[in-house]
Amino acid sequence: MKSDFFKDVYDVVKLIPKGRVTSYGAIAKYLGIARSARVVGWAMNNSHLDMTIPAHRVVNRNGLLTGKHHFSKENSMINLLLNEGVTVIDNKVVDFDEIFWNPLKELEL
DNA sequence: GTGCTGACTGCAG
DNA sequence: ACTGCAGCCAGCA
Repeated sequence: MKSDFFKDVYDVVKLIPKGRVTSYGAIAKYLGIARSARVVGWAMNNSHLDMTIPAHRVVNRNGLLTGKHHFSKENSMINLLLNEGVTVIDNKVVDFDEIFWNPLKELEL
């Protein structure tokens, strides 16, 4: 039995529009655990239980694909992002600020 | 039950 | 500007 908080993370991540990316901190803050962004990443680690979760759209606040290493292939995360129109160079999201999807702003608005 | 680690972030030096 | 430390929550040894 997973914590409800995990489900919330999955739900928010699933709501991330195609071609957009968000950060762990943004999700954490949206859930009310801004200081616990690591837990969000932990939830993503368990996201493999739910293939519907686009974890590749979740990056750190620098736009760096820190979690790419946890994917089957390190190129998978990048490939998925590139497939969605997200330019990724050197494991980093280009124009991260422009394609950044803020749940606090999008969902709360 | 206690302790460490982890896909992070923010503040301090 | 870059590096280092502390904090938060959950899972595993």
